[in-house]
Amino acid sequence: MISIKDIARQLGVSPSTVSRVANGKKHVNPVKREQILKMIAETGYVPNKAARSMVLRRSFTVGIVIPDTFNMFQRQLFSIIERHLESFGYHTLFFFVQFDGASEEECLNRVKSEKLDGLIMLQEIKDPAFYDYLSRVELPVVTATFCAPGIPAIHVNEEQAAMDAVTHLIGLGHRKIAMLSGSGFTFGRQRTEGFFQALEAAGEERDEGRVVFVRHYAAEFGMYGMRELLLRNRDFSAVFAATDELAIGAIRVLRDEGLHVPEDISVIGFDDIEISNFMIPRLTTIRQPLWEMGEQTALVLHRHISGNKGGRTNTVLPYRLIIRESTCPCRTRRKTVRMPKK
Amino acid sequence: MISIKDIARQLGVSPSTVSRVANGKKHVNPVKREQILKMIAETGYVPNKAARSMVLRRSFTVGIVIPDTFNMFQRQLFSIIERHLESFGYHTLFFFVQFDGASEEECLNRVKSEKLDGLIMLQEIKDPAFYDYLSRVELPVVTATFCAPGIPAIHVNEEQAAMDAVTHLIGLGHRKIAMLSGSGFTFGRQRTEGFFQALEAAGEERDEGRVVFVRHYAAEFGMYGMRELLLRNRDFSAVFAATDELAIGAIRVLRDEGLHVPEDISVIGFDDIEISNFMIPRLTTIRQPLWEMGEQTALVLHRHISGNKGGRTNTVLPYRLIIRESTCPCRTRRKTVRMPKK
DNA sequence: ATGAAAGCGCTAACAT
DNA sequence: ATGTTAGCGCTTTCAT
Repeated sequence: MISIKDIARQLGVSPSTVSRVANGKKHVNPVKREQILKMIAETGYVPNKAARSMVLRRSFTVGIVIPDTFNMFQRQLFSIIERHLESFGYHTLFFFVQFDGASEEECLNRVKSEKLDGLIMLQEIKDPAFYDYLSRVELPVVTATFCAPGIPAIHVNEEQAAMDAVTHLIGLGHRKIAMLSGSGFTFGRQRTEGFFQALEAAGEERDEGRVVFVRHYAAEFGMYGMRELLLRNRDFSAVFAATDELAIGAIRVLRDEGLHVPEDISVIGFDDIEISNFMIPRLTTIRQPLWEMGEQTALVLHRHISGNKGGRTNTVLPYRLIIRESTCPCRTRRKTVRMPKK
Repeated sequence: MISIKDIARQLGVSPSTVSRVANGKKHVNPVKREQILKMIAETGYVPNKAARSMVLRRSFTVGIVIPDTFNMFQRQLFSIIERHLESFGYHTLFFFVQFDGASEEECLNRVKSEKLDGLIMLQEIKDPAFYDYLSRVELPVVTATFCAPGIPAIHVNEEQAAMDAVTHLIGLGHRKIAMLSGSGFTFGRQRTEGFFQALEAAGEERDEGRVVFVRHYAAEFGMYGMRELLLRNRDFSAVFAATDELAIGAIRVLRDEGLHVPEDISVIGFDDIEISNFMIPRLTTIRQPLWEMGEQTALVLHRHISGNKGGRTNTVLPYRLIIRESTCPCRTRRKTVRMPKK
């Protein structure tokens, strides 16, 4: 492979000069600059990343910690982040992590060996050693979709958003509302909390029996959860699902049971993933500002890396209730889940 | 950051010895080995990737060329590939590329600067210079979901699969079948070709007017395409969509027009993406062996990188027709249509 | 078995 | 403005 020395030799200049040109530095004779630029173009020279990386002591890559079982929202988000990062000149490295300690430890080791320029976390890690390391080496970090102490975060007000979702249902006359939630992420807890808050604000009693927790936030688990809910009792007219995927699974089961959405049961999701607007019925949901979140995440990290320590603060982005077709006014008088219309 | 020298100094040995231990080489005193291993564990030493990379002249990373507008199948596939690659000890680098030449050229430049160990292509590139470079530097490459001359490929028999899909429709009694296809990928052409083949085999005339080509394979474009089809005429009882996402968009439009799937119009997709089994109705489709494709792609590349030049051949994996709920026997009692054989 | 020494390709002082 | 020099952290001959 052609190196900086080759260029230098061919033109009878020193490697430093070539380096200066390649990096757009000042203090180089315009004539020589042109020659060198020309030579670079001709030979197709491109700098060796590893070498630069070593001497500059940075890798030009940022890591993304992402759950092993990422849901569709996380998938879309990461994809947007990746694009922005790339536009800033960074590479991205994945760090898939599961919920167990072993996985977290392995992740930490990988992070150590990479000399990352920065780290983005889409997944919460429990191991304190992880955060210790991060702050010890002063690695720029930002979290997205959740908060961690001392680390700038990009997120929406999850609890408030969940409250709005449930309040929408309440506004439609629903009182008996069930919830499909998941475990393992803070947002699951927050959304569940918002659910209870909204209900309590409407004068309903807090009833833990109304929510079922499943292991992952995927459609398949929405099916499991919905079946469980149906098994417990059928005394509800609406369901709040902690993610759109869960909602999609839930609607699937409802339909299989001969129940219609929204006529018999209203369903509301959370995230507004791409597919939600194509479902039958189109899903009513809370939209997280996907694009903006991705952009901000990359931007805030980039600022940190570039030494702008200023913005050590959280960025709370606005969400939006998107009313589509999966929710409608409550029709039941007293007993819920009756005959489908006609 | 702690380096190999630090370890060496603390133990009064030479860096070489530490290196030998770190890399599990022979010829080192068992006692010393233990000491060194212990020290490594204690200090949390991890080798500097950039330095290794420079001296070893390889990056331990493989690139993935993927379309800028990847569809859900490609997304899932890449995710699986990434996982396998990681298990082989590689990093992955994205190379998003659009359809224009400028984008391809930029991609080539990035590829050059990375000293990649290997490259996986999920997207076709037209620029011959790209392939020239690849073969000149003897970079191990494998393509997935399409073929390129001289490069091992992992794929299904697209045309045959499309034929099977359409033949399924024909077996159900459908004769007037429309197709929703896309441009920009070979698989689009192949699936379209399979569509015509099946029709011709059933004695139907080749009618280009039956297929509409949209720009991307996403659900949104399925909507555009379906609307276009409906505008042309409504003389069809079934639709073959080149991807599940296209099918999902098509079903959406059909429903909006008051048409029922499959009662009024049967729809069949291609890929069997995750969500297809949750749609209402559940989508009949052709399943590509996602997991196996990802695994094989990573494996074949790894073998190449490891010097196993043996398998320079294509791997054709089996697909499967998955009959679900979006297709049913043709009900229109018009001219050519007969009852399906039971 | 082990250490000394020579780079890998590049950048950044430090001269000039 | 430009060249010289000294590494960055690691692996690998080549001696010993």
